[in-house]
Amino acid sequence: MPPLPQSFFDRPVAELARALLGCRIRLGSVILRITEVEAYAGPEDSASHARFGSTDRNAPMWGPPGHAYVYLCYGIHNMLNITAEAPGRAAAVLIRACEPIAGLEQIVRRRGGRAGPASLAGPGKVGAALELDTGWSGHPLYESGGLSVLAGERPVRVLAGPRVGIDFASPADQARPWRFAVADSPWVSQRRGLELLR
DNA sequence: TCTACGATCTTT
DNA sequence: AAGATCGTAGAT
Repeated sequence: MPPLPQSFFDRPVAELARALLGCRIRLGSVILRITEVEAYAGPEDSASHARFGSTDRNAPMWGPPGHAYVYLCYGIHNMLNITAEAPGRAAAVLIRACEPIAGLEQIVRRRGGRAGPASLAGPGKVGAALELDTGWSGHPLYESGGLSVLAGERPVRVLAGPRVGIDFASPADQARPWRFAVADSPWVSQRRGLELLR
């Protein structure tokens, strides 16, 4: 199955976030189904890494859509984002949780022998399952080979709610319902604050 | 250079 | 409830 075309990623970031639910991430023999995401916009979004403008770290957010933006969080966790919108407009979708489709043995090995929903619910765990590091930042996801994003089954029902871990942002941006998850999936990091999207 | 602090996870 | 752990951003 070929990766999704770059045009798939060229749309408003919250819209792309929802569209990514159900899609697949492939790296080598590991395939994951995306079950939970968060949208982060440009400088106008006080929760976004883009809030201080363009830097070496967040440069992929300003680049073309459909590229990886990987950064290290708390000195430990490699977080995977997918860039959205046209070049010049900073935006990215954080992948917060996935369901394993293939390569479960490798995932379990990387996570120290553990399996089950908890092993892929949480953005740091997604990075660990794929063995990502910041060297992947900027990588195009619409080309075969390496890290890529494939089409998948769209979820029937979607949950939405405020983003997690952004206490530093303005109240309005904290309230923005830009976190989305596949309803009825056990592969979600936190159900708290999520409500069914109409 | 120097300092403060994370879009987290695990353990207590 | 708190520690791990280190790159990045902003200040000096």
